[in-house]
Amino acid sequence: MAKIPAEAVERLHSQGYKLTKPRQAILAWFFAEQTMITAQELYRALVQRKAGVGLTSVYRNLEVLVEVGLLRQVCFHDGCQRFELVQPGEHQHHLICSGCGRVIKFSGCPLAKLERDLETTTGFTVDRHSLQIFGRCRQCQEESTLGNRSI
Amino acid sequence: MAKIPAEAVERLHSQGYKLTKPRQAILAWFFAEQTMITAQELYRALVQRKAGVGLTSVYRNLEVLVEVGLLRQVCFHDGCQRFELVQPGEHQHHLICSGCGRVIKFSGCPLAKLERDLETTTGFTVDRHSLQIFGRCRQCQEESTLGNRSI
DNA sequence: ACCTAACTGAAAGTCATTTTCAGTTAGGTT
DNA sequence: AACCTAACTGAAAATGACTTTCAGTTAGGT
Repeated sequence: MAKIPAEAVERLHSQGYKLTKPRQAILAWFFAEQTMITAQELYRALVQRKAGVGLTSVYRNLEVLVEVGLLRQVCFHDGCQRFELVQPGEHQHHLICSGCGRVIKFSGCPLAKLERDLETTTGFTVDRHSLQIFGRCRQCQEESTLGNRSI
Repeated sequence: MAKIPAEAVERLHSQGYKLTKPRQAILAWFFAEQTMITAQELYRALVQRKAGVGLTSVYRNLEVLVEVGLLRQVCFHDGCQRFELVQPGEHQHHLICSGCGRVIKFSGCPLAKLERDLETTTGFTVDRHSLQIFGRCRQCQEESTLGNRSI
């Protein structure tokens, strides 16, 4: 099984969580793949790798890993909840193709000023935001010209 | 039953949809309440109003109304799909309190430039985005100081 | 009044997610 | 190294949002 960065293990221990086999398998998957995945897809991927992890544990541990801040949950337009590694210090969003589902990450989020303004006008304390941009990648633009099916 | 604006009816007819009783009840709810709601909540609200609308029809018609552009579907951080009226010509986002669920709408979305940049750098055609900002309203900030429960 | 494609509700089905529960284990303590 | 126990596990059952099916019903054009 792949190595888990010491800071990640420390993060778990410091909040009273153990580094169990399922937890290890799940983290290993994210560190190896560096991409987004749903709970169901992750479960299937782990079964294929013979990681011996139950579906229940996948759900429970994704929740724990979000809680300790190692993962982030992103809600897609289709209602799917996907999970991804939180890259330390990095602030990223996604450009998603509604034709093929391809995801392009980008940084350079222009929302900081807006959030400051909202805090002063509304009295809220802002602590996070969710932004996804939807469109069609070049390939899917061509396909739809040819009259093909899409999501 | 409340009156439905003629443009809304026209919008349905022009796309081959009829103004049925369930459709009318659902639109009436949105025009009266001017707020967001989930499919389940809307069903319960309509039952309470004795609108005589089945759950199946609620789901089917929310889908139709989104398709013709009268409603918009917003995915919340908790995974809930909520629906709201599309205000003609208006571009709005939401500031959501994770303590009490209160929603504040705001306009003044600073994403147009970002989207243009993304189009040139990635070759995507951008056609919509989803943005929600989460925080705590003044009231819930006070409550959590007092050690109360929250979402 | 008639016609018919669009539509309806009830019931059954699907599928992601959560809960329950009887054991198991990580990892600190003696 | 054996021990302790709260954290954890997987299987099975339960939940709950949403979809499909189907036998009728209706809006609205002719």
